[in-house]
Amino acid sequence: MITEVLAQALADSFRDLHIEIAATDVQMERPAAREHGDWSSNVALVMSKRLERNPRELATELAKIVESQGLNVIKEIEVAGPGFINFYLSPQWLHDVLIDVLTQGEHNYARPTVGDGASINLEFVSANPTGPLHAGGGRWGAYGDSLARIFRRCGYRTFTEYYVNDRGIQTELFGASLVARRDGGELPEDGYAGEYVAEWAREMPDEAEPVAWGQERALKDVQDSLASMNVTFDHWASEKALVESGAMEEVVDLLRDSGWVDDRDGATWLRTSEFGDEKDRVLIKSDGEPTYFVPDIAYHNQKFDRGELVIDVLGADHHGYVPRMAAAMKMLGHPSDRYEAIIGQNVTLVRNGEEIKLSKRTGTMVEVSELIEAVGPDVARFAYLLQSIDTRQTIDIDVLSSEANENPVYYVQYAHARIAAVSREATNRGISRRPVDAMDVTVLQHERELEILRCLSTLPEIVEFAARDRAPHRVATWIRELAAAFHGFYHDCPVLRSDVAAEIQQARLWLVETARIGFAIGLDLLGITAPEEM
RNA sequence: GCCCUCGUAGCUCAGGGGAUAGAGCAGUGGCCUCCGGAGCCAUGAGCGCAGGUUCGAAUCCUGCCGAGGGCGCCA
Repeated sequence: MITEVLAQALADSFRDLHIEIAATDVQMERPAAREHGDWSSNVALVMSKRLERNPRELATELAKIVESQGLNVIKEIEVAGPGFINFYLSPQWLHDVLIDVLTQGEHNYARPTVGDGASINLEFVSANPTGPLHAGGGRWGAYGDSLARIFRRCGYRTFTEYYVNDRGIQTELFGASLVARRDGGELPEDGYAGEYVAEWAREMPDEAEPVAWGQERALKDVQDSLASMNVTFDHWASEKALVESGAMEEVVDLLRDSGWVDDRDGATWLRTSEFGDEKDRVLIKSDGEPTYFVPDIAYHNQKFDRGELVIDVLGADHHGYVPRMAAAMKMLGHPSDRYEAIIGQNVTLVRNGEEIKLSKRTGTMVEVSELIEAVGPDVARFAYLLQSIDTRQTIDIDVLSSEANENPVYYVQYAHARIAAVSREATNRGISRRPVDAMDVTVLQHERELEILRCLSTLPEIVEFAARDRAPHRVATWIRELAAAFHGFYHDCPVLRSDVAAEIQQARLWLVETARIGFAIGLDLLGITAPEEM
């Protein structure tokens, strides 16, 4: 990596000043403005205080020494602003990027090793099987699935799960609601009122056991919806199976052994407040029934068998639940850095310019399946993934549908389709790529050509940061930049036109191939298709 | 009242303590003589407010204002 070369050069020049500094402590950054060079270091600013030196003077001295080292990638060094050292490089470093991308290929380029085989258990969506998945739930699906792809690319062994709450009060209420709709009876208090309940009730066979049938019907619906947006799971964990296995009793015993369980007021409590929770939580109610918290603890405890790091993706409406679960995990002996909850902000659904409040009473909702039907999985996923999980998202199904053609995902996919079109046209014209080592990369000097390589050079760190920050939207943002770079290139730099010199044509064909690799990697991480034509 | 997240261009959003804060959409004006115009180029406008830390703050800290969410022996 070029940054390592430059950082080392700076570290070496410190040595000339009899100051020891590790190359890894020298920060290299891309200047925001192109006029400030290809790479820049703030090391003089950072060190000036410790050395009690004027930062500009220090920078000037360092620059002079680096210059005398005579690295041939460096075209020019300048000291700018308060003491930045700016490097202007020959395009050679970008030519190296091209070779890197081609030799490593789609499979190996931008495959950071930070995961190093560590395992992650990632749970997301886990909506109750009491109805179709609403469009808000789609956000967790897109996010979790993409995050899993990013983790895997970074070398984490990743296991994804959906926790199915297929027992308990909610499923019973749902079953009762189905019966009420079928028989024309009154809906139970807090029952499910959505239109789908009546629809499904008509489907329900007379001999079916309503609770089990309803729960299966809903789960099937959720699974189909997620599959239609290309979201799959390694494991659908059944709460019912968990409870029937005796896991609740086991985990309560474990907690009792840990000494954090109290019996008071006729109930059984877990002293979670001693681990940062606001208050203690009831495990077993005074009527003898366990709260929902118990199977949840048992489930989370078991997930540690399927991953060293257990991550939950939760909606903001569940964030208050995190401290108690974190407390329980600590009590069960799982170190606090092994359990992580990612809190995503909720989705606001809008239709006809009006916010749709999810309501059990009125039963209004926008279903994921409806969204996918209207705009397709790629538009939906890109819309979900373009935005940071920390910000509230508004999904306006009308806007998404009507503006589908201007959707940013097409901008990206169109670039990929153009690449495929170049290949097809090359075949038509009888033009083929000669071996990489027969190519003269140095003919790539056009700013549009270099911009593609500059963009590709950032992909490895983009992937790594996306994993570290649990932020798939970084990949989405990046791939738009690559698309912009490619469209610009495509506009200004003909590849197959007859007036293009043979060696330039060869180099551009290979450049197009690197862009294809970039799109393939990025789109795969987002779980979006890479079309050959549109 | 306490806790969590967020407040950036007319709208939807990016922005790992760095220099002149960027995209898309919407607006305006340009660009099809051979690879796909779902494209390219140009153009206007912005960090909620007030302090603090720092050589340097949209970014970190505090307070205020605003938005959403959470504070059950519900799930």
